[in-house]
Amino acid sequence: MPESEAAFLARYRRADFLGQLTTVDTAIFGIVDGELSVLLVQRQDHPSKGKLALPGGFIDEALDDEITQTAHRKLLAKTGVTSPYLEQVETLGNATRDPRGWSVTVLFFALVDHSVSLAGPTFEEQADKPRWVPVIEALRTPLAFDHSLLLARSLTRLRKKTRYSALPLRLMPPAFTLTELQHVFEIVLDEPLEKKSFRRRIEEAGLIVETGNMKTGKHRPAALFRIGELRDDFVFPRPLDESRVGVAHT
Amino acid sequence: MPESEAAFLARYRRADFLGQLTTVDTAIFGIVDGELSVLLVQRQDHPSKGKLALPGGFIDEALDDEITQTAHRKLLAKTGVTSPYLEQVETLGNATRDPRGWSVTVLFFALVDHSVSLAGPTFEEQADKPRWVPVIEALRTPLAFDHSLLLARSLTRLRKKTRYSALPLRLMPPAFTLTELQHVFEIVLDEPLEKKSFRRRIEEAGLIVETGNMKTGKHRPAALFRIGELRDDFVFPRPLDESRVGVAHT
DNA sequence: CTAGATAGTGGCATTGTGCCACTATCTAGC
DNA sequence: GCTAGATAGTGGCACAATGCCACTATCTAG
Repeated sequence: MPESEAAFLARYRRADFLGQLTTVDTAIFGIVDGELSVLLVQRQDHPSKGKLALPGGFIDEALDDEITQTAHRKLLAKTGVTSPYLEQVETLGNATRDPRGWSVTVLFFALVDHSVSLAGPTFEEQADKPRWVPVIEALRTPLAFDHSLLLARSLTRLRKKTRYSALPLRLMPPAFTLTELQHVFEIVLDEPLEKKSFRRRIEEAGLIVETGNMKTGKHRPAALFRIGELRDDFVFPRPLDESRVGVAHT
Repeated sequence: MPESEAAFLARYRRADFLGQLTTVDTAIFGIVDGELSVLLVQRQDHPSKGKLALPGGFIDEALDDEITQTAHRKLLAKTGVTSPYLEQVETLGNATRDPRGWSVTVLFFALVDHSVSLAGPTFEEQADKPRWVPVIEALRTPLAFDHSLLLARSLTRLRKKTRYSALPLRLMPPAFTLTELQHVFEIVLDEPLEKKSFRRRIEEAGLIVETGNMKTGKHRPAALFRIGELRDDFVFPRPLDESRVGVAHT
């Protein structure tokens, strides 16, 4: 008589089966002083002790019901941000990325409004105090493990989606002008955009709402907007033109 | 004096750290008798014994250098296809998806030319003989674990990419007509496409090459094409129109 | 030779972005 | 008050790729 599933599970001893080391790492992006920046921590322990790394860590089965929760938990601990935009990028697993052996990491990226991050009450107590590093700089710094690759992949994803979605909205503070929003898109893409096209596109999409207030300063006041109803799966009907810089196409 | 990384690794005992059960599952799509179908296996062991499942399994650290290799290995064993199109979809991890405990699965999908699959020499010997199941049917069948969800996610990804890329080309046999190719796109999207627009789009993209041969039959002969140089990151300049069927947009 | 069927094309409409000049409205400084 | 300078915001046409649909082309069957 074949064994039932219940009987199978009763005699199943999990410790008999060694799984891979599985971590969650997150590239947290924000705009700091007009630069696209990423939050990095300095590793306090071996391996890669002392090197800068993307914040991350092991799944805690007691705390995390779901893998995205691991990312949220780590992110809250580092930044104090409770509900950022969080997106899974990809999973890398191989024999060489961690000297301790075959390991798997699930990579996420997060977009936060930098101005409200780092506000977590427990933040100052942390040993591996996170710092914002401009991505240009982070990309040429050798990071811990394969985190340089993870960062590059996250950035690629962010840039690609910025061409056809409104993702960078998640980097904005509660109120902003269209010019400021355009600047953020330009910072992310690292390329200038055309004003009229940009404004038309954003406004016709109905993603943002006028607050009624104006931002005043030395020049003509600008209308302030806030984010309206944002669907994660919103896409523009057409992507922004590829800039053909350095792209061969026979 | 602080410990060196070498010393740390020397005393590091991997078995002291239990990782999550990490599996790789693949939704293998092909066109069978004019229907989009997925290759499923019947589970031979607990848990979910007897249920249909996506082919997959544990990473074998001795065989797999890299996680994609696990997917390739499993796929080869089931179909005999050595170099299919294989794409990572996402990673799901939670406490409930496997009754044995917290588990993680890395989901891939593959596209194969059905006509050359199932040709593997070792295929007939396998106990969990794979079968092609039309996706419509597979979607309403309760699959093992959370594989119904995995299948749905894979299908969503395939359909979305079909709107702006030429992915379904990977489902085609070595030679095919434009009409046949259009049919495959229509089967994937489950919606009719306009002939002229489709042909113009495909031909101007330069993705396929005329073989010089014609497919003859009862009617006017049709030019036969083969796949040319296919870049995985090719995208059309604009996506196909969303069909607004059932889509509310205020 | 014709009907029927599928292959393949011509050509205009539609839509959203690119482009760029132009107008609008503020402050600072005289 | 007036003007220069700067940034905000718009008008309007060009352009490119897809949507649409009618039309032509070429085969087989009988």
